[in-house]
Amino acid sequence: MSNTIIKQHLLSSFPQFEPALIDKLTEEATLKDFNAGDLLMNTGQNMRFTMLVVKGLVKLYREGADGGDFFMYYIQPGNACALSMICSTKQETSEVKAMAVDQTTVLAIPTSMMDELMKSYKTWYYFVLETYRERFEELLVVIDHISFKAMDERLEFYLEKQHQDLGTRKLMLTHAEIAKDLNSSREVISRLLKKMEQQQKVILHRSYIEYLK
Amino acid sequence: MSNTIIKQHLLSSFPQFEPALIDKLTEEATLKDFNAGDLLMNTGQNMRFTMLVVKGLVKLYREGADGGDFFMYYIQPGNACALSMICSTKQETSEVKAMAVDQTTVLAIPTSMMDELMKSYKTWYYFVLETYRERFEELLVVIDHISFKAMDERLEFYLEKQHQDLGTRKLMLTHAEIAKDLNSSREVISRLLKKMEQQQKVILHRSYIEYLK
DNA sequence: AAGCTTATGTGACCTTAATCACAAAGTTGC
DNA sequence: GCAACTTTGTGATTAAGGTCACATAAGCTT
Repeated sequence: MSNTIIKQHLLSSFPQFEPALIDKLTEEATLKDFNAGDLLMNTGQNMRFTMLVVKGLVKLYREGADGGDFFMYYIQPGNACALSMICSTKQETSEVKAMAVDQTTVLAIPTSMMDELMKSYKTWYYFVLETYRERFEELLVVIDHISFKAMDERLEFYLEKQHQDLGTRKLMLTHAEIAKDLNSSREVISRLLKKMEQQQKVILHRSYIEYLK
Repeated sequence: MSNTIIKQHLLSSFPQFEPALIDKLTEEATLKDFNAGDLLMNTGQNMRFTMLVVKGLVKLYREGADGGDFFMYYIQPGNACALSMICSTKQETSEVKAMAVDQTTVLAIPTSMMDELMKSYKTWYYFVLETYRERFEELLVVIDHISFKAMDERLEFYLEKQHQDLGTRKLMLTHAEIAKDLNSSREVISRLLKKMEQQQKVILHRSYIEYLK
């Protein structure tokens, strides 16, 4: 039955959770599946669940008022969307977009449980604080890059991060996609990639990039 | 004696705190005073205290690796530095700079108390979460601006924010200071301000700007 | 293989903003 | 009032990156 599966997910993705918390969450969480490209969360949407990612990969974007959107970070299995916890506590809406990259499974925990979980389970409390801290730091790094770095450096950092987060040197990205993530334009990215290829940092193929470091 | 003063500060700046929490903090907190220009926190520094601002104004900067620094937001009385809470829980160092704008008074609460406060005092718990949430949102807005807006719009937003946060239309800022905060250059800011003056949005004086909206 | 679609390469041009080089005011100290 | 300093104004130049207009090229489809 479904509970066994949930418990299994919790044990493997969140091994730091105390047994009582695992049991509690097993009871309260519901499984949700998303296909690649599905939105877990969208601009202006009210959060009623805190999402724990147990399988797949989620990409987080900041929505620009003018339509463009800006890639911030990935959420891996074993992590939660900080925003789904932050916003939920105040029933506020967020201005971010969370999109599944691969087929993704999350555990949805009703917002209404947050207080009780925080109070009763030390490992949950640490998890929430740590999630905030990490995401906060991540945003600070994003700010660094946009305000202090030129596009060539940002592109290199972006590819390095893709490599780290996806665990492969074969990055399945088109130039247009990268441009979108970095809020730049396709031509600029193409030219910079060519330069990187000349410096033997990448090998360019159609629809993917071999990242050499 | 000092405790009476601390309690007074807590009551007036943090009226939402429950009485037991006020008493607890009155015992544990120590007063610290800073003069305009003093650093409350600096890059790479280990946080041993959570700082609650009770008087004055604190300016938070992100430090660029290359030396420049970038204004993020103000911390008003009644608020805490989210980073001093986040970093402290993990004993990590931060890469931000907090500078007193005016003469500023803060209550310093030892990091070691955080867990107990979170567990025992509901109003503290809400305060911490709300602080995180607000700062997170603030960073998202910062990201928006740097990545989606041109300098003229960012300047207008900056002046509006100064007006809001400082509660006056007479903004005591030189063009060079503004340029530094926005990570731009003095000449660019001067030219943009001139344009704004022509549009009757500001009146320029020496060493200050009259903000007309 | 012909034709379509998607991805990439590239030159020309334009805009924004950074930088340099001064000039001109306004302020302060003496 | 006269230096010395701070702040602001302004033109000229440059560089980064965005935009436009195509040309190729690589995969699919049939």
